[in-house]
Amino acid sequence: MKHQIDLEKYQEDALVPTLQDVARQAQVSTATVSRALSQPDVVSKRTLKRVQQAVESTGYVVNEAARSLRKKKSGALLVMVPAVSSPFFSLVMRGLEATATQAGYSILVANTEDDDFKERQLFSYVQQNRADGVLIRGGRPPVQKGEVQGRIPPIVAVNERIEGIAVPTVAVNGEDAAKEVIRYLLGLGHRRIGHISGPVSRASSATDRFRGYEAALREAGLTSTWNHATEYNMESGTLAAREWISLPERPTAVFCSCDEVAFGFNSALYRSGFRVPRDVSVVGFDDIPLAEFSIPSLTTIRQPYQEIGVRAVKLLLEQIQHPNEPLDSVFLKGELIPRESTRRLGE
Amino acid sequence: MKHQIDLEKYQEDALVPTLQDVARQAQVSTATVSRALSQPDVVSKRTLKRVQQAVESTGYVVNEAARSLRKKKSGALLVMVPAVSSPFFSLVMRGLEATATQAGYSILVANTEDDDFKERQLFSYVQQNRADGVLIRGGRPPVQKGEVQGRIPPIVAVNERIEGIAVPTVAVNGEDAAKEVIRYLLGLGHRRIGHISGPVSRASSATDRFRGYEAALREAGLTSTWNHATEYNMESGTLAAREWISLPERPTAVFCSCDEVAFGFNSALYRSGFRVPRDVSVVGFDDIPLAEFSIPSLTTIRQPYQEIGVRAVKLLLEQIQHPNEPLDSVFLKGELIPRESTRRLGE
DNA sequence: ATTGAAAATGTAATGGATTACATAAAATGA
DNA sequence: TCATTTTATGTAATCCATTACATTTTCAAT
Repeated sequence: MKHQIDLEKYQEDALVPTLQDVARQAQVSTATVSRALSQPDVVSKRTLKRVQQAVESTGYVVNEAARSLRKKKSGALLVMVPAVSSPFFSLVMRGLEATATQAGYSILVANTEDDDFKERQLFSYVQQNRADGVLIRGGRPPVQKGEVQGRIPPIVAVNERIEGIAVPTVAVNGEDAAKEVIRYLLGLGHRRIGHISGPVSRASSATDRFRGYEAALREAGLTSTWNHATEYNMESGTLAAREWISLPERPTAVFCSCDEVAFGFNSALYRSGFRVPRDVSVVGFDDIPLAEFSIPSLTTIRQPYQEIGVRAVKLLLEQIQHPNEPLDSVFLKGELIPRESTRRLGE
Repeated sequence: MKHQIDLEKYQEDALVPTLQDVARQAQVSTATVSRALSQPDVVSKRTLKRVQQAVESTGYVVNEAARSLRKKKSGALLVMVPAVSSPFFSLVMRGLEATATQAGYSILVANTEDDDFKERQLFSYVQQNRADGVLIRGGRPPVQKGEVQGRIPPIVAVNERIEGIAVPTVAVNGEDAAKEVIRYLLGLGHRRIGHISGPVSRASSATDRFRGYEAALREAGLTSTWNHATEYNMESGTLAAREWISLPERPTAVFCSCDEVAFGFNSALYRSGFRVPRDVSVVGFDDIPLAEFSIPSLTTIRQPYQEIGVRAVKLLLEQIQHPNEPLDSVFLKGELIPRESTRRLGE
């Protein structure tokens, strides 16, 4: 019934009620209506009630475009990711979305496709007053190169640090986590430990993990047996597997830069007749939900993705509210989750 | 250097250049500037050049809020998903994002958390002039119940049909795909075929797949051996596995409602000493990237996720441009990808 | 050179909410 | 009761781009 009416309205290009309409209905000024809605406490109870009734009866909802224009705030945050379909990042998104929504902000998503040009373009979202701040994953924001025209928007880097410019970051401490992995493998008796690293030249996370790997080995008086640098995906894992197979002295344990690489690695080994952890212990990074359900289940570092999202948004909102106070980065702790893909050497 | 300047500007709350500034600089009216930017062909080459130079020198970018207000178009599309972190949907997102961006639209993301209330709230995005249309996954939009106040926005349903209201849908034909799966299993000699279905009561995709499963069996003169209804996630797969194990006459093949369920199922079986496909053939649905790299690799239905995203956005944009012309739904074909998790019975 | 049509540009209203400032009403105090 | 705050409300400017309508310029045709 109601639905019917709405549909008709829609078809005749319904005149959406505005503040004016509410004001007329409630017999007060638009200023009063505006205040009644945004600061109810400065309005008398009597008029407040009148306004609320008028809002109700007109079906008024604020026009965000008008509000944005006037307040010079869009009420939106831009999320820039190389690939929205990354399993790990999509988990972080939940935290981002939930926190932003709770704070009354909406989330704009843009894929950078790892493309400098797009990244530059996307920053214009803020200049265009489409977004009040940017959450960026990936280490090459245009500001780094002084290429951004106009004002520099509030930014928070997620997962990856951004070098060369003071942008607060929210990420797991990858170096510490990597060390933990290596110490764990050492504790299992492994001495020849290899590492399939991520895109070290581009991603700080990959660098950090690599650094932690080397440092922990050094601590134990060892050095890297084998390192293979790749991308964060499964194909990379299979390529690395081929290389591992061809090694004269194969590492007995391999620390992968992320779970997907580990899956690709395991999968390729499996197809060549090798078994994990019988022939090699494998550790991932991220703990995406599948890690627990893969065969074998994957020993990995659990990243608190929800919290990463939450903290990143909070940091960004703080920055938006107080543009000139520099904020500290947040580095969270990753947790080692031992599962089936690793075993004590020789057992 | 430039960076320095920008920073200063920012700190003194830089006055962002407006159309007026460009007009002044180019010594033309704001109308001319506006036209030069949006319809370059109605402006003389001479003034066009002047305007372009002025834009360049002032660093002008359009204020989307002002534009939205005036045009009554936000230039954004809202994506409503139960869970942004769903591996499959995040793949669809790529197509959505790319197509929208190309058409000059941005993407707003909102999690519905499978929550009616939130869904209702989120529709207000359109009323608020934050979004021009909605891409929704999940079958219970408020319009269905006549609960939406105000105008009904352009909607396209993605992956799930919406019953009871004429909303164009973009999805794979789940019934056909399910039939293909069953025929394939029959062709491998299986006769006792079970199905782990999705949330049949809520998701049309689950219903369709279930229907196709039953229909194909009926075609072959068989009936369902075992059906277990669950959610689209891995935990559900493990629960189903327990049940499968306890069956007196276990199906020799199980068609899972999605890849994640299949992974959960396989994983639980593995831990109980069963082997896939030795003890049971397993088929998934979706073909998320991991399906190829799991152990065993998963026979599944490949959904053209990229295309789903592309088509959905195109359909939505058409709807936005021609609000009164009803559009047909698009049903794409899923493709069976045979892999290691299925085998000929008795081989 | 003159007229009419076409092309280019300008003027000013418009979209809808917010807010500085002004005024009115109510509350407080002497 | 009158003066003085305090509280509540109103007036009107403002945010910035778009566009209907008006005006001017250009050009072709006679």
